[in-house]
Amino acid sequence: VCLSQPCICKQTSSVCPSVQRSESTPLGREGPEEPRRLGRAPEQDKDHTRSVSLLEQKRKVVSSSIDVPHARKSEEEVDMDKVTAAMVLTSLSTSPLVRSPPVKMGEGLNGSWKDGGFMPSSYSSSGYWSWSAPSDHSNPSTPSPPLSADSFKPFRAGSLSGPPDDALDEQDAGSLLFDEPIPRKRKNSMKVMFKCLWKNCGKVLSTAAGIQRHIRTVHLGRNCDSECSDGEEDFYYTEIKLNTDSVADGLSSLSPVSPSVLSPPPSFEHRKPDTSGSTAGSRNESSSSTPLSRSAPSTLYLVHADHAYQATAPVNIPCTSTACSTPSTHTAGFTPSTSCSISWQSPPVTFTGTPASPTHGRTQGFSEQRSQTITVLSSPPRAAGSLRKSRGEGKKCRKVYGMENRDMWCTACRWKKACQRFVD
DNA sequence: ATTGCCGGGCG
DNA sequence: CGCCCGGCAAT
Repeated sequence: VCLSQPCICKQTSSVCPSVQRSESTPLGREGPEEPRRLGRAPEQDKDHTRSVSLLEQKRKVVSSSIDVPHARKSEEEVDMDKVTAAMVLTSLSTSPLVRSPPVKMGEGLNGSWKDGGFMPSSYSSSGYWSWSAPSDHSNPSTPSPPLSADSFKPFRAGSLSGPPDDALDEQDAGSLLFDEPIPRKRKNSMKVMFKCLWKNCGKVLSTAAGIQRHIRTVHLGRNCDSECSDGEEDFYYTEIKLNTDSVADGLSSLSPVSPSVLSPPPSFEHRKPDTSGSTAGSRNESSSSTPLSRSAPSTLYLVHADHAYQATAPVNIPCTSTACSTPSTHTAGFTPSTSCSISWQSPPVTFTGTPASPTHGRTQGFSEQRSQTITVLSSPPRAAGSLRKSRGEGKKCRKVYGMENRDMWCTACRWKKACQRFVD
């Protein structure tokens, strides 16, 4: 349902580019996707044709991590000031995000992530994700699967580029922009919804206007209509996509990437489906960065540990419930439960770790610092080392990578020892 | 039939 | 030790 403010759309679109340009970062092949901001803006369709090339080009060159918050405001009253301010803020908060990963990597292992330098990209491109071969992909019970590709995409896309709208990627984006086989399928079977991020409210509405109103009245306690809002609602809801099919399809591509990228996918959990850059995006800076930054390092660890035959489990914070506790996450205190609540909808692609298993329990494996203490007593040290250890349930290297990619397994697995990468 | 991995063996 | 693998147990 498109809202009516053509003017806004226009305005934003014109503005964004400029911003992006300024912030350009060479991210070669990145962003398979558009950061689709709002679900609307059909009118753009038209000029796309002609502007496509331009955009495309721009996109490629400009990595822009900036997500310009299009003021979703529903009134034509948008103040340029506000918009500008928002953009500035956004860019400020966001940029570090994008930037940091590379840095980290650099110190850890240089060569490996070479190209792109941008984490996310490496990931996807590496195709590591193969969610295990063709065999099964989404086990409903498992937390992992569902939307891999899609959910994933939006996430990083959001941080990469800003303004383009759906219309854009509609057909070409994917294939055109990147050579990688990655995301290919998309759209279609996808439904955009708007989810309220307010603390304990998980309201999901199908229209932006609706959600805004909901937030405005229910949470912000404002009664007036959209006119008097200052757009703050935008920060409390996020756009989510529910897609029906598409599962880890793109991911399964698993092109044998050479050893360089060997570190599998440490944890990946993105709970954040949000696509909208501005909304959650900006303030998410902290939260979103978390996954990124975290993953990077963990990867490194993996590499090392791997060798040592004892890899520390990839830091995976099961979003299930714990994850939320990520310290950094709550920013101004209004951090809606982005992570958790949404997680299920947008399958937190917990590939690697998969450890996020619903069966909790494995949780403690690594996250001592969390608050888990409680549950502990019940099952402490299994009786003296007698039983065979019951057999971990999660997928281990073998299953994940398959026999054919044995070299990607953790050493322990290769030696037929207890897997250390995917510890239960 | 598969998988995870203990127990052992070999260099 | 690092590396493999027979073989058992849990799936």
